[in-house]
Amino acid sequence: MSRRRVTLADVAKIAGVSPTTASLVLSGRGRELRISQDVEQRVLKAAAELQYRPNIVSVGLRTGTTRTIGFISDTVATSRLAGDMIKGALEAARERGFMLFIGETEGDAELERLLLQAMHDRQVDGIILASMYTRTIRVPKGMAAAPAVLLNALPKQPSPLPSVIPDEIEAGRVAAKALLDAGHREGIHLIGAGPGRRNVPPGGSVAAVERLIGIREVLAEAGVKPAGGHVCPDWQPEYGLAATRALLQKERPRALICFNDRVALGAYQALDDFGLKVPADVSVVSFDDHPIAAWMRPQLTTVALPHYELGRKAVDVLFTEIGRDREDDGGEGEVHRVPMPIRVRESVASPGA
Amino acid sequence: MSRRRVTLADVAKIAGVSPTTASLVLSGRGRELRISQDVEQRVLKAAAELQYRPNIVSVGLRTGTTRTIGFISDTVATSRLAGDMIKGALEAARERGFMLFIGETEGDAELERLLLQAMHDRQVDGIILASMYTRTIRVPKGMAAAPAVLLNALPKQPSPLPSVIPDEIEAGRVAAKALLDAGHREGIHLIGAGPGRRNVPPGGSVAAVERLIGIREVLAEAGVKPAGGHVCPDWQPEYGLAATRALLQKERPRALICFNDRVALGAYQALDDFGLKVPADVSVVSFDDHPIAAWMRPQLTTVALPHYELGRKAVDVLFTEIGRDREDDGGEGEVHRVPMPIRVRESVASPGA
DNA sequence: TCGCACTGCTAATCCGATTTAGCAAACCTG
DNA sequence: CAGGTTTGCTAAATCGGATTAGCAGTGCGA
Repeated sequence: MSRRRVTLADVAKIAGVSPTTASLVLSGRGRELRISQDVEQRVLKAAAELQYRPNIVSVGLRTGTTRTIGFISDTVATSRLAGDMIKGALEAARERGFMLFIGETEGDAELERLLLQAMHDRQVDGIILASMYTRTIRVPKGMAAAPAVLLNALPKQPSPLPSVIPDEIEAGRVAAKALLDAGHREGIHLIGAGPGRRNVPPGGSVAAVERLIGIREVLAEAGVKPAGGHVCPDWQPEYGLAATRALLQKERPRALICFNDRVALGAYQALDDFGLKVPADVSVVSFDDHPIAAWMRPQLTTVALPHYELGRKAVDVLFTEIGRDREDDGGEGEVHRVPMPIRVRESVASPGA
Repeated sequence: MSRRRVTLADVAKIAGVSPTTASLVLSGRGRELRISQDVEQRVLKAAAELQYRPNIVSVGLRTGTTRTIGFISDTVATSRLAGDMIKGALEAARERGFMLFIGETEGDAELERLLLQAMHDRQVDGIILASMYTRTIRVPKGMAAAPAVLLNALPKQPSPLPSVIPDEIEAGRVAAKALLDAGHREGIHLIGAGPGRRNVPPGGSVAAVERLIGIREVLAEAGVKPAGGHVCPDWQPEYGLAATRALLQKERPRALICFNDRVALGAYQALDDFGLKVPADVSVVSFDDHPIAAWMRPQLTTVALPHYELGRKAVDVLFTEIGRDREDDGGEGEVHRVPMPIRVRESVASPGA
């Protein structure tokens, strides 16, 4: 709690030059502005000796850029899922010398407004507005003041903001393909949504709609018709359990595509209740790669939500956005889709086995 | 991306006063400096109309205070555990109008140094250095530059920094008491550490040592001797499984105190393998309240790590620290212990049942 | 009526950088 | 050798507030 920070003036004094010259040298513009080698060396040496570091607050005031970005998430920014997203963003930001402000709105629009203000008051260079599950959101007014990106969310109304979301359609394709590749052609049931395009849970979950599109597409291409589909009002274990039980009372499926891992947990239990083995009797493939997927026995094959990559990508996109508005300012609300990788574990086998 | 921010000068102009006056009024010092009611109202009105908000970067430059604190954690700041800690810190900070910078060192001392620098470059008002599991840490040099608090960590060498840690000793007492209260007196086994004071896993985990102290204290007071103890090299399910299996081959315990929930998970499996029911045959109490504790069947009674409260407390302590060093600067490295509440679920019953 | 205290406000300075405008010396050129 | 260019560097303004010093105007006592 003692020694005053070293300032540019200190460096200049030691080097025997003006602060202007020191600034020029240290910002790398010395060469272009014809500062002599000798002076340049003196300044560099002085800066190194004093361990000079520019005060970013000061730079921020003068230049308006604080090398800082704000990360606001709607709900618990700090669940395991969100954590990985933040981690990705954190690392991508750090690689560019940026720091992250974190904020949580808890779904409260007023809080969201306050956080946006607080961040703008601190002159952030850009803002990432994240949702914990993929969905459409109303873009708050305060967003226009700085470059911004929607993460895991699409704008409800048309907006110039770019979005970064998981590629759920491709995920649907991958899940379906995993079963086809294992040799499944019949008795493929959907748990959580489907079989029709419009059989999705209420609430406008993007995941339901898009996963279904991908699944249907691949099955259709292979000439396979899903044997059935079961919408769950919410993707929780108890609904997965109930839906699968109901199914098992009528027929014996060969494979289940569960719409997320919690539903799959319920399905596992139902299968167990009916004495069916995974994957020998019934293959199961799912989505999300929730931590429980690796805890389940047999371990669940699932198409992962790439939270870490989503976070990284959001920062990447934000930087192009920051770069952009110095030149033209024509954002077009592009949507960036991040691939969802499948985690092959133990829950899929060929139907013959 | 358009309208310039409203500045104090704008407000002053509209109100027809000097920026000085406007500043005085808005910082609440108008009264004491004899600004007339009339002028005060004009300034307030103008500020409200223009929706004026002070630029914190500017204030930071002049006053040195940025209403910002840095939160650095050693490992994955973004695991579920860390998440709650951050959430607690976030909310406590927000309540005072502060924002949080987040940083992750991943155990890398060099990265830690860089993060500290980056935060000091941004003039944070204070720093929270957090560990993901309770342990002693070497306090980095860069800490002296601003008020700081250790969270979930104790300084390895004597240090003036205050610490905030969970009250593991009391947790040990509470766990033991839970069994005593249920009527257990015999066949109480410790899985993970013990029974002797020095039977702890390598690595210097604070939790092992302190939980053991609390457990032994309460049992001793009740005149009860633990029937046995089993050190696990690491508190993972497989070791809990192995230790419990080994135990069951020799004798039949009536109650287990597992040193964390993952160990308990392994113990559950071993008990199941031997056909023993929880809690009818064997009661189990554990520590951490890891998310799996609520997933396990029967649900696990466990003494919770209060991550959220730890985060809040760290911010509280940091603020007294920030307040302190304006006056005297005598920090004394106090240790603040946060209570660990027991989550009573289904895994403890009376031995008679 | 002069001098002093008080009231009510403002000019000027500062924080630590960046950036613009410009100056003195050396160097050409005709 | 006067006049223009180039070289190499610096003074001063700026960002948006907080803070210090101080300045008019009024009231009042002597």
